Amino acid sequence: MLHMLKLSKKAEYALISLQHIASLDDQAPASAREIAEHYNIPPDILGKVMQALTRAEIVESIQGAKGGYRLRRSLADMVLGEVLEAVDGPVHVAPCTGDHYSCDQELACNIKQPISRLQAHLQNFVFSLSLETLAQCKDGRFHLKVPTLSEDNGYVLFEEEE
Amino acid sequence: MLHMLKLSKKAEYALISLQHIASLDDQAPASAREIAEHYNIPPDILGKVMQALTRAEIVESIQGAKGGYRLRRSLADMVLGEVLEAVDGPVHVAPCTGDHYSCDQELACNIKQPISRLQAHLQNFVFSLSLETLAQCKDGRFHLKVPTLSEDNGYVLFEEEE
DNA sequence: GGATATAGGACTAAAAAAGTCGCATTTCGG
DNA sequence: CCGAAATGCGACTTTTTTAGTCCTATATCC
Repeated sequence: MLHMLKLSKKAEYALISLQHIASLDDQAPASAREIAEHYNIPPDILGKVMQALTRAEIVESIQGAKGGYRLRRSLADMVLGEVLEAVDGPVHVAPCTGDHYSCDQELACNIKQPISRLQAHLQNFVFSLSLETLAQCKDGRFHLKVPTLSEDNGYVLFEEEE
Repeated sequence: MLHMLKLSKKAEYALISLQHIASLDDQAPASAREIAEHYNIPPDILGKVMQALTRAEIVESIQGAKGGYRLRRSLADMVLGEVLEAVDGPVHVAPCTGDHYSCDQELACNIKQPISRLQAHLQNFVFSLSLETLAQCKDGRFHLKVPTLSEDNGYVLFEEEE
């Protein structure tokens, strides 16, 4: 399986949990343990994932007995990118698209700029896609709109206006 | 660095090599050794990468002394997805989007369909993007066209026609 | 005060990616 | 024909990353 485009387990757990919490009409917060049991997720790991989501201000945590997690915003106001960054760190296609990079190909590299554009495109994608939109895919009749801008249905370039 | 969206070294090497070969006006094939030296890539690894590209019928190999590799098609007729698959195997967002999967969350999973759609979208992307289009990003004035279909510049859903 | 939570550091285990080695085969050129 | 230079490829090791475990501290409810 190709690792580019692959979700980490932590990312999966985060998406499952957020979806789960959103589906509760409950006022009571959902505990990591109850989510972990429901979806057969290792409880310790899920704890860490929820803590990461808390630090990223995606959920709020209530400590102590009867504690747990609540969403801080609706799924419509959460984008895939922030969830991925919260649990796995910054999103980069290649090290050279980050700030402090070093790469053996750096000097002669002939693909740096294209890679940067790819990075920008994918970053734009994950930071534009709300979890609500993503969740609506579930009934199978909806698709993510794909840009079909040229006749052959491929991606195209456009020139920047100056 | 987030691994979703991250290119493997092998994928980078493949893209560098294809770009390099395409830039030669030479009739003579380019050897793995000379590419490896030019871009500071471990020669053994590059050999494997080129062999994978050969098996995928993206390049043709010429054996023996003065041998090497030539493109079988122009960059315009090569898409990112086939290069990624050639060197890293099938592209999947999560195991459950493949044929033979097993996952501990399978029974209760609440994100399977959304993940499948995400998979389909990204797969469509990488299999629509030609290396030529990607390469044209290099002068910094061109961008990959991003679908801006709703006012807030986000991705949207559309309903399937039946 | 005890049960049940979150918070989080330190650690181990497992899996995947990256790189190395060795050898067979092909072909060019002297 | 022989040697140099190339691809082809299996087996292996190393390194890095991901995944998971363990332990302890702290907060809150009853």
